Amino acid sequence: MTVTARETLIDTTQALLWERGYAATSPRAILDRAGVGQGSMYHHFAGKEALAVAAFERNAEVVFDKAAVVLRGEGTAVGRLNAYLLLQREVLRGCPVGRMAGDPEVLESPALRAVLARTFDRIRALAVEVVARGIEAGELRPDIEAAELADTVLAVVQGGYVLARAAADPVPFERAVQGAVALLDLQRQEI
Amino acid sequence: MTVTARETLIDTTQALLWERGYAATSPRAILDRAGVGQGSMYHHFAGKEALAVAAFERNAEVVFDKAAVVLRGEGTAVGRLNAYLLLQREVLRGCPVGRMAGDPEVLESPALRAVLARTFDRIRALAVEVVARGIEAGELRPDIEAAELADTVLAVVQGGYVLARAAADPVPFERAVQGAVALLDLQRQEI
DNA sequence: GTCTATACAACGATAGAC
DNA sequence: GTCTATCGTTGTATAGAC
Repeated sequence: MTVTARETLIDTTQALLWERGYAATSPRAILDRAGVGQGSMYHHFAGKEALAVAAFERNAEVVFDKAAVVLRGEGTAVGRLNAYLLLQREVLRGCPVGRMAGDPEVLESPALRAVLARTFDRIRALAVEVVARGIEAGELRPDIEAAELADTVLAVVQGGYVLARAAADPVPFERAVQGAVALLDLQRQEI
Repeated sequence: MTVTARETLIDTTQALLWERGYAATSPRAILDRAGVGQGSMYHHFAGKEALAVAAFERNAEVVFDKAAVVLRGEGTAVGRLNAYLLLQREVLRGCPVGRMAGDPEVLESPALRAVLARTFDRIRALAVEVVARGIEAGELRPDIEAAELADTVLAVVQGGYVLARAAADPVPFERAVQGAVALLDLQRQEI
């Protein structure tokens, strides 16, 4: 076979973790969709949790990379934060990383928890850097904590997902993001 | 008995929905904690879902009422939005309403979904009213959409929960809220 | 490495005695 | 109204053939 069963299992689990979260994703569901026998899964992975960790790490890497492209990109601090806020997202599918924070079984699994916490830490670090540089450069008003503004931006995105999924409508997400863009605009000062 | 089994079941389910969400809350867990037999539950409710709807409605009412007190309260628009942002919350327990939006089984249940969507709609309506009045009164800059700013504020709170739970630390929530307060301050204009 | 067959517990729901 | 006993299904994991 061109693609190994191991890879197929991880790919399938990535999709199911995104769609359904961890607790609601059964090995049975993974195997059925992957078209792979149960033995293969337990040959390659210790169990559901180990497979989920491998898949979640890949989902997290994709999310981080997309954030990194815009947050490390060219432009002003506000321009980069806006680019992050306005990234194209499949709003109603939810954030593949953020959605895991609502799953009690994820929080109870040290391995899954670690991926979750680390991913937000890494994105936050990028955002803090953007804000701190913006303040240094005199682009942003110095009367705000870089870490606070960074977390506000991250929270708007994550909360936007929550509001949109609750409403089964992407509009609340878009409004939340547009409101944040408008607020950030006032945070700028003449250079 | 002073308290009926029906009430005990709803109380217990309220707590478990908040702690674990819907999918991860089994009838067995409810009955064990409530100290009630299985027959009582199926006598008073059609099943797990019907009991969860009754319990979720109560949790939602509590959340709405707390928001309504500050959003309908005295003070300026920014003062009321700040009061909402700074409401005392059990951050690591999560929002009893917002946490349900991450549960796939909740989104698949029309009855539970309806409670979820309606609760955010009601809180949003209060926040929009606050912002719209603030703009009318000349307290807030007129160059922002009321609905956008309202959803931004709601999203900061909901996203703050996500960040805090992911980190197992309330600090990201507090930072996100403080950043939002700082941003709102710039939205004010002299009256 | 991959498969099928099976084990055993927990799930949500029902039956029927009291 | 409340209880215990039981049902059928699904969950995760293991056994063992190929």
